Amino acid sequence: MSLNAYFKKTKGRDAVIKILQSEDAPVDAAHIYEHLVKKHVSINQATLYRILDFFTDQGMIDRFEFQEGKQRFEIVRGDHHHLICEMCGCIEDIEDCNIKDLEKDITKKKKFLVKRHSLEFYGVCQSCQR
Amino acid sequence: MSLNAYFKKTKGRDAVIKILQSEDAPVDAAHIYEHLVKKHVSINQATLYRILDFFTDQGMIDRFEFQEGKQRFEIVRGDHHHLICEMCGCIEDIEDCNIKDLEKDITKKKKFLVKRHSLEFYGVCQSCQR
DNA sequence: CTGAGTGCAAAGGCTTTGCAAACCA
DNA sequence: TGGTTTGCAAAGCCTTTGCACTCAG
Repeated sequence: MSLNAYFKKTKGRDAVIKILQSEDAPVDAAHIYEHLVKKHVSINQATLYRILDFFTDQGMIDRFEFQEGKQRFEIVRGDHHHLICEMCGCIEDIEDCNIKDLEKDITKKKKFLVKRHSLEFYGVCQSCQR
Repeated sequence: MSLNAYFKKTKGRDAVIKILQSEDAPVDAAHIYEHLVKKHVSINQATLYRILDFFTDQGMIDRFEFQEGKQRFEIVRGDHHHLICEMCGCIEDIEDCNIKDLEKDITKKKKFLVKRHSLEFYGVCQSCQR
């Protein structure tokens, strides 16, 4: 791997990135796999995980864990957070939370160098409230 | 189980709660298990998980997942968050973050009823910075 | 051509389950 | 006693690994 993050194009990688680009919330490996099958892109499960690792290392996708015992992946977007419904399990992105100030505070007070943060709100989504 | 959260006392439950009370950051099941062995409290691994489920349901302990592929448990404390070092994996509690306002905003704007939130900061702890 | 990427099959880590035995109130 | 809790062993789920084969560049 050269320094400028050059990498080989393969049908698997192409398809996975396209799927992730079409999603607007983090999805799990099984979800991606189903989409691959629908698109008639046959790749092995192990390969899928390797592709996901690869893009995560490249900084192209983010990896999350929402207390479900599995990982979720999302194309890297700006600073944003998630709303997770405890009734139906749906997950929604939410933008523009100002946590940066908090990070600065922490670095100052705790001498902990904050690289990134993860903020999730658990509750009940609009349709489950009815 | 009656309504007032009454429950039976057993040596396993006692020991698990005591261990969690002595910790100041979330620990995983294996960590608790080791402590049980040290204390010569022999309980089965399956039982440990059942005890942890039980106390979580009772609202006495919190369950977290910090992108490690496993759960962590902590005695319920007030609103607080976590600093997770990506170098050594150490986890520290941090108090007094004012996310409540954000929650109100979300409920208003998104019609999402926020029950709780989870906020973790990933970075480098003080000793790993040296 | 040649290293990077893949498929296959198997194992791995963590957690859960079924069922019978043991236990607390 | 009677329902709760436990132990044991096995399975479950998600993910990772080793190795040989294939492919992109």
